[in-house]
Amino acid sequence: MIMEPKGKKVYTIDDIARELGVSKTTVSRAISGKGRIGQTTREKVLSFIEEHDYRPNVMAKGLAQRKTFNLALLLPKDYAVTEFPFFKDCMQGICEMASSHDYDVIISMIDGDDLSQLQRLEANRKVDGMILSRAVEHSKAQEYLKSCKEPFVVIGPEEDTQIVYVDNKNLEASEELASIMLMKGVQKLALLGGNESFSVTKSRYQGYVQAHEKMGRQVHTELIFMDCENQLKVSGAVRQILEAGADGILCMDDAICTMCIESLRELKVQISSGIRVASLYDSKSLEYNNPPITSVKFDTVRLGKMAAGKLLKMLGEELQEDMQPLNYQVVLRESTQ
Amino acid sequence: MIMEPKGKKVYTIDDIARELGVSKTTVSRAISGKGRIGQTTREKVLSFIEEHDYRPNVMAKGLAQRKTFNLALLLPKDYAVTEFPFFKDCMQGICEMASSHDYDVIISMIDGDDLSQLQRLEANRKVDGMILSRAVEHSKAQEYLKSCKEPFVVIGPEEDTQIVYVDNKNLEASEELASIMLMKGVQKLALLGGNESFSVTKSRYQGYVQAHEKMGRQVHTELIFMDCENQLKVSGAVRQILEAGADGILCMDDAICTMCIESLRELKVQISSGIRVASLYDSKSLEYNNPPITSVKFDTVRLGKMAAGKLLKMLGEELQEDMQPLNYQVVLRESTQ
DNA sequence: CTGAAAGCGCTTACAG
DNA sequence: CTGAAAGCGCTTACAG
Repeated sequence: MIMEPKGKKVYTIDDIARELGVSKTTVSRAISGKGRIGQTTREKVLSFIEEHDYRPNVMAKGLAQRKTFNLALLLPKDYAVTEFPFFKDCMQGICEMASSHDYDVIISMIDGDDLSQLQRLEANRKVDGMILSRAVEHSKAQEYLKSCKEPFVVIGPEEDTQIVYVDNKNLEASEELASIMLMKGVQKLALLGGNESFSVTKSRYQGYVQAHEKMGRQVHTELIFMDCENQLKVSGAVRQILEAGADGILCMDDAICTMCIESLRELKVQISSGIRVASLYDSKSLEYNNPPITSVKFDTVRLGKMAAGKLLKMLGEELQEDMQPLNYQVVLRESTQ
Repeated sequence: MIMEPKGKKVYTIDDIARELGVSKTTVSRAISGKGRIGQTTREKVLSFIEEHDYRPNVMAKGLAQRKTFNLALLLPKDYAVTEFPFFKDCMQGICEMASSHDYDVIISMIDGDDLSQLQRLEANRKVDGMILSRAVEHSKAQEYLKSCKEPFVVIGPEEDTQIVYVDNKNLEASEELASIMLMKGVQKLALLGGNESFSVTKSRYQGYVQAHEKMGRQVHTELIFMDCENQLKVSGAVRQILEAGADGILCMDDAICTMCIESLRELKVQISSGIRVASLYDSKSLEYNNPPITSVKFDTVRLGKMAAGKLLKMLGEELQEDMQPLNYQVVLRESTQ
């Protein structure tokens, strides 16, 4: 436990220069490592700093360099409970990457297409770049950031080639999982989809379709239900799915899947023996469900890290770790046997 | 949609002074409202600013005033899925209050008793104060902040009178809900509790006990189960509760309650007719459950606002809205009839 | 290799 | 009521 003695002096670069009998230019150089400086001088400065626990004032440094060493994370104000795990993991990854480069993360909760918070953030110039955490089609926020020439990266798929983005391999994962189900003998595979305005929904939908196409199978459009936002909708969909004689259900995320399981339970349909079920996003509840549900695992913490990493790179930072492409993992469990 | 013309000049206070033929002192005064200044001069400056959309550089202002206009929100890195709604709402309240005073919120995810992130934040001096979002007994983080003389407020109950905190009325709410159940005729009221190291758990536990004491009823210690962190534990507890002949269950939060409902369903025990159930934290799933579950509603967004408000006050800001005490609301639903 | 000086964009005693 | 000047704590050409 580190205790700061009560009246401890907060050193400035001036103090150090004075005490060491050098100029503050020299001190600055010793710290930043930029510019030529003698070995001995550098060590003298560095050891003084170490000993007196000097930490440069980041705000002052920022003013001089016209930087803030802050990133903004833009969170949708209205995100649903079911999206928490995703945002939380993203946030963690972003924070880790940022702080390993001595950046901090400012959060801003933005409300749909209301740009006021964004404008405030932009006007205050307290961040060097921003991360938009939910890709939405035709997003006003994105337009705005572009028009401000603010460096930013989007989390989610992005068609605009001028925009930097990171994304889980949603399409591929969806296609793979759907293919597996079809190969395992599912004849009529239903789809329970999420909010249609989210880009991720589109990707997963496409994966489902492509799996059918590549295997020369017909897509049963009457088995596709989008915007499954509550139990009522899901129950209705499940009922129709069963009536239509489907023998498999692909759920776009764990929340939808949880509701789907609940419906099946009410209707007394056994998972696996009665109908096969899989989810495109893994969570504890699916793993521990009885029977355990087949699903796709994404590494969202790493997704967040990559987002922050790309942004830092745009800001001219050197990344220590070079970034491997993102991947996913299909976890086969009892529900699709 | 506000478009910034591409090569738009970013004005500084110097530019304005020059263009208007006044000193920058005057411009500064017109903006801040501090110091004497002529009506006409002020208006001239203000309208120029308005017209050219000048926004002062917050970093520079901060350096001069030795402030940062940032608050830190300390989030536990390991928080559980079940705590999301709470943290999310807190965060929203904090962000709203902060931004209405032109402060920003920096997040830092801290890992149990590991102080490294906290030390970094402290050393970088990029925040004026901090909000600790989960009260834990004997928290190292709290000790550390105290020793640094960093202004901070804790969300959760706090016995140390030197520490500023905000808290939902957990004890009172718990007592009231337990009392209601007892008054409605519950003879043996079981308790499913959360993580014992969290302060909130302690408060709710006390409420349960006090309800019994004030009504001259005996506390059945064999009906109390703490640390109900997963379905397995809850199912075990519920079985014992039923065997012991309890006719009511008070769940400390909505996640525990959800697991409790699941157990009861498995055991084919009807809620309300078979056993009464209530929860100390409301969420959509409880409201829409069949039967709907009696629970306590807290206004967590406002809790967050109050936390930020108290901190801002400590930092010398004038709060626009004066803060009403927090309250809660018992929502009686079918599960306790 | 090292330093004096100007500058980042503000605020704030102090003087008038 | 207004302004010149110093200062916040750094960085960075420029000169030596």
